[in-house]
Amino acid sequence: MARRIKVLNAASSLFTEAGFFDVSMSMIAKKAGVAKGTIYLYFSTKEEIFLALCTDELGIWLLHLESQLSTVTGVLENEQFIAILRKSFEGRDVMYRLIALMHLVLEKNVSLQEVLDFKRNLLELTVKISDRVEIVLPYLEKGDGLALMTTFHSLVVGWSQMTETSPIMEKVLEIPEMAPFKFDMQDNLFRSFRLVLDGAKYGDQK
Amino acid sequence: MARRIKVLNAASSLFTEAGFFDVSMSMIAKKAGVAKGTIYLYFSTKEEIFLALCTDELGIWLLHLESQLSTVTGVLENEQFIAILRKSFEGRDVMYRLIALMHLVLEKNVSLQEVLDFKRNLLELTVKISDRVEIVLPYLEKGDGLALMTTFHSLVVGWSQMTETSPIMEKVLEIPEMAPFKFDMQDNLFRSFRLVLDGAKYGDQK
Amino acid sequence: MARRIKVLNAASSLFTEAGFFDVSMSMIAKKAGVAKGTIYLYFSTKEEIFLALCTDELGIWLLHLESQLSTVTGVLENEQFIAILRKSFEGRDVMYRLIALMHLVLEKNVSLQEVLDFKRNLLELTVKISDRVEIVLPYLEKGDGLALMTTFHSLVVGWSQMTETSPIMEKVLEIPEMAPFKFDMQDNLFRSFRLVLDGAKYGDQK
Amino acid sequence: MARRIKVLNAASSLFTEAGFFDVSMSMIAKKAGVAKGTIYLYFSTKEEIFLALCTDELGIWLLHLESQLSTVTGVLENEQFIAILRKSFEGRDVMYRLIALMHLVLEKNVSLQEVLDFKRNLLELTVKISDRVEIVLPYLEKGDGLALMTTFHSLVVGWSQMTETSPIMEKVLEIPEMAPFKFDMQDNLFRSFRLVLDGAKYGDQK
DNA sequence: TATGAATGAGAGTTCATTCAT
DNA sequence: TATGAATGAACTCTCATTCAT
Repeated sequence: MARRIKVLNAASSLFTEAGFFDVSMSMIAKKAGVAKGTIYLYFSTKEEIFLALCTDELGIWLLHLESQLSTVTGVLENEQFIAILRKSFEGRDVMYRLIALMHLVLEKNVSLQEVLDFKRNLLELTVKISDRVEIVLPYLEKGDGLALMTTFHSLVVGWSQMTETSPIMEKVLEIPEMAPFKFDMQDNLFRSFRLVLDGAKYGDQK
Repeated sequence: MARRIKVLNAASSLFTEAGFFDVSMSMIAKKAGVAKGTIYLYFSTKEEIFLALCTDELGIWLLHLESQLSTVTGVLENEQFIAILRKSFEGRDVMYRLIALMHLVLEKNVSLQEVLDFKRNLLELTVKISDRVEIVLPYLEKGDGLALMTTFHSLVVGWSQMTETSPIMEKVLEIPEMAPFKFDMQDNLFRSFRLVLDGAKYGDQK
Repeated sequence: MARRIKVLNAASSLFTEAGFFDVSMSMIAKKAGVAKGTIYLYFSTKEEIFLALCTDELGIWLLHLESQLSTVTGVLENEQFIAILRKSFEGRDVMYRLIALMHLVLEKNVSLQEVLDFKRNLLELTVKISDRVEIVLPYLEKGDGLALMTTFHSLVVGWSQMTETSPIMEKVLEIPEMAPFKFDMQDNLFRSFRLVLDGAKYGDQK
Repeated sequence: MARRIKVLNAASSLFTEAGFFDVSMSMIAKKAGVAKGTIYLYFSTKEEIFLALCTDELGIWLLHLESQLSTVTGVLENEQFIAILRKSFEGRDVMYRLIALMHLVLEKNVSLQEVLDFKRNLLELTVKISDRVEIVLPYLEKGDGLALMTTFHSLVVGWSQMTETSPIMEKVLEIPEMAPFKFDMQDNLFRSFRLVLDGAKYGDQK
């Protein structure tokens, strides 16, 4: 397997398990089975590895979602739309974790060019999806699609952070008293999506 | 001014400007105008400082919100409820930034006891608010209040991350092409709140 | 109890348990039940506390030994002399530990005057004893008494170091293979004393 | 020269001059002409450096001594044995200083495994020597060789501590009154050895 | 006399990144 | 292309000592 891929795979599993700041280049190199210096042939900083992973994961997800929406003829009920969304999220645990960290990483030790490339790519994909969304959800007006997708994005960020677990949090959540903090990512995320969609459809907001 | 307060104030402005991981104890000491060792008389880790700030900021906000809701007689329209929320958020920029980092910090270098105390405090305040919310928004069923508050929390986390700025991001956002990423925290947050509320009120979800 | 004594007692037990470098002024203050600053009213450095303890412990021991030797009429067999020595060492565990550390401490952060006072005191006591020793051990020539006492001193230093235990060493010594390193302080010390005395008495050294 | 050797040489001269506790990793790095981080590529703690030095110095000495004893045919007078010992000690000033500190260092911040390896190595060498000693000194009974070597060891520890000098001690010893404390390491050490040997040979101890 | 909050230099250690091989 | 030894700045945290009260 190409070394670049090895590095990305190693980084992916480490970031997912241990976050961004607690993963060192040494760990990535070791897990990838390459030398530390080798990583720098493909990526110039740790942040760049992270962004590459985000680009991959988000790209794959958005492409998948778009392809699903593209097969739709006619319009969708909110329920149906959510079902498609839910399907597209299946098995995307890595993406959740990366998104939870993404905004923090984007602000440190990245060049303007890198951020720009990353954002441009993301924007392009999102716009495409948003256009499809505006078609299948007819109650949306022009431009509402992008706002909706962005709101969804913020919900993913929010819920993925709130449901991130660590050894210490797992212990805390075992205490009966803390049960109200035991959130299930998927349940909450899609319930929120649904509320937002219903709000957009039936709400009296101008 | 008491040293402890000086330290908290310094930490507050530094965390707000530069995040958690890029702020060092030395920086806090310098900004607070105290010796590095002095900080350790009051807080045993950087995380402890952060949690103390969160406890303060969230406490003040939730108490304020509750006191506002307590004056309500009868029930509220969603619009009115949002107005109260919006008011309670005014001038709470520090809280936004802290919340955006909170879940990441909670997972590193904190003792179970610290997390527990923090969460217990937060839970207590949240439950009180949720009860009031269920009263003033009559379409909510028993238990929906807490779920709603948690959804709001995840929106705050998500939007505060997405709108966090840094020198590099500010430059990126100056580029016309990037305009769609220029989110205003307040606008988006309250629009999302409103959608969720309207979804809860009018939605056909069971 | 006078504060000075409280401090010395606390320091004595801490140094005995944990050595010199791992004991902090805070620990001494806490154990003594006084404020940190109070210690500095009586001793100007940590080393001074240590030296005061050494002076006390060595003084008491040497005085006791001398008083025992003073009661002797006539001369002693080596066996008898050792018996008196052994008796004088009983219950002097604190002295062992302090002696093991003494020479290291004497070289750091002590003023010339302090060392001088300490040594002068020690010399005076040792000379007195040595004189008695030369009387009760008739095979000693003039001056051999002091040389003998000094040799004894070096044996006490050596054996007390070699038999000092710590949590890690205790674990090591539990391993059967390490049995040859399981020295008993008293046994070895007095066997060495005896060899030296017999060597001095019967040896063919000029 | 290999970095590891550079570090060991630097550490050796610093420990010899200034003891263990007053030598910092920064000092070692500076003296060795390498970066601080480089040291950690070869040694994971300061204690590990120290133990590596001890292992080297003691190993070389004991091997040398053993090789000398191995050339002996027949038995030795105490005088002859001491002469061989004296020769083996020549130029081993570093070893003296390290031994003086060894037991203190062995008790802090070392893993069980490290201590074990160190002791095992030392034991093996000592046992070999002890066997030879029992051959060349015919008045020794089975097992006395090891006891003798251990007594020698304690004398080395004791005398090396008592003759350790520091700037302050050198000043003290210049004062005429302090002349009785002006010990010469070699003189005293070998006189003590001789007394012990003579005691073992001629003594009436059972 | 007694306090203990405050100090600040310096400790050991880590790790992203470089570069000679 | 691949390596990994080397770097050194930066980190968190400690503690003997001071001094205003």
